[in-house]
Amino acid sequence: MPPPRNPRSPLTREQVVDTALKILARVGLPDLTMRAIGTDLGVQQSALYHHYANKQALLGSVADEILARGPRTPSHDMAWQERVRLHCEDLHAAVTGYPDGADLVMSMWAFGMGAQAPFEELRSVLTGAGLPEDIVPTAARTLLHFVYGHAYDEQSHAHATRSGITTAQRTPSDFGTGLQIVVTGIADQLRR
Amino acid sequence: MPPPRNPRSPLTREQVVDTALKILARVGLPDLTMRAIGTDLGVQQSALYHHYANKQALLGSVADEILARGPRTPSHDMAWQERVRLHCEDLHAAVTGYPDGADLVMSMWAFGMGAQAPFEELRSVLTGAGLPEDIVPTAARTLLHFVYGHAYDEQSHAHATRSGITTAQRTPSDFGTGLQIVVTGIADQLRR
DNA sequence: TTCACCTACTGAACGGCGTTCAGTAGCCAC
DNA sequence: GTGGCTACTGAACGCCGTTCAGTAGGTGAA
Repeated sequence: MPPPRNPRSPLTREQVVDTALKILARVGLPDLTMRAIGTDLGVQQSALYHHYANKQALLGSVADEILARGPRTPSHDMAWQERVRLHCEDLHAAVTGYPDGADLVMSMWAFGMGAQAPFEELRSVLTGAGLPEDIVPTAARTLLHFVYGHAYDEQSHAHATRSGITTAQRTPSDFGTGLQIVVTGIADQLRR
Repeated sequence: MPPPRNPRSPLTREQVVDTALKILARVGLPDLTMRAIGTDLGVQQSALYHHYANKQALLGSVADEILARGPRTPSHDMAWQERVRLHCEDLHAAVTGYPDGADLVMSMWAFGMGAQAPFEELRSVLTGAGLPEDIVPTAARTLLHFVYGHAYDEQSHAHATRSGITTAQRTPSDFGTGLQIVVTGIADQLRR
């Protein structure tokens, strides 16, 4: 159904990203195609290439938007461990809020096409905690690998059960325990 | 170039996986297509579907083979921390030994279509270390998320620089530091 | 008023992908 | 011999991201 798009005003990047997010929420990443986005916007797929160089660039913006819409718990006046934990929980909530969100955000971050914000924030918190500068980036990345890996696992598991593949059961509050392990490991680096 | 395949003896799964690994090493995951595998074997692509239900199942076997061919350092008579470290270093070496190896192995593991061995091994080591049973799977997964995430990052970074995208520089021995963080965090769980 | 120009978009194609399927060649058991 | 099974062929199907010549509509200078 081509929606009531006003042809007098041109398409914007915001509209494209908005629509892409809606489709992602509805059908998941494999079916988030350029044709689907175009159709939903009442536009030819080729029109999208006037706003984005390619699909990867578009997905980079989508990843950024997923992160921007995530919850942002204020974390002033807290121990750094608590601030890190809150950041990671927010991030986890943000990427699991959309189907295949972890896959999308992780790959865009790794490829350097967006989703840089969580890394910068964690870096800042860890630096403020007094962690030696040479291991701050490593610690931040380790946290992100855990958060993304865990979320990716969860969402793949959901996919797999949906398509009939049975895998091991997961304990529900697994995330907090794993996060605790990584945070403790970082704290130990602080004590030497 | 259709190679000297003997048509008198039928294709085996081993030959298919072998060829897939060779192609993966040469051109990477995006160009590891069913057509490429068939051509390299001197066979139609459709013939592969007599040995594997679909591409995903084939890639599951490829992931298993990548892990099986990885180095297997013996780890008797060692502290559990050292055994874990060795296991993770071997795993890291195995998946970074092929282009996009981390991507492939991680997704096959998450989807439950192969690559289960490293999890089982880590689970066994951690159980032997006396870690409470209810956090053993979580700890093992956290280790794997770190190893795969780190390797995936490295390899994506290689891709990105190859295609002209500039991202931040990485310190070389980053892996050991991150691994130390996670292992320390697990050790702390043991002390409570 | 005319006309050139630019932006945003159309519509059709291109090559490549995973997958399916009817047909067939070779072999083995009876 | 002949029926049936296994392994494979060859051709298609539908879908994907991407490209590109063409065009409608607005704007600004002459």
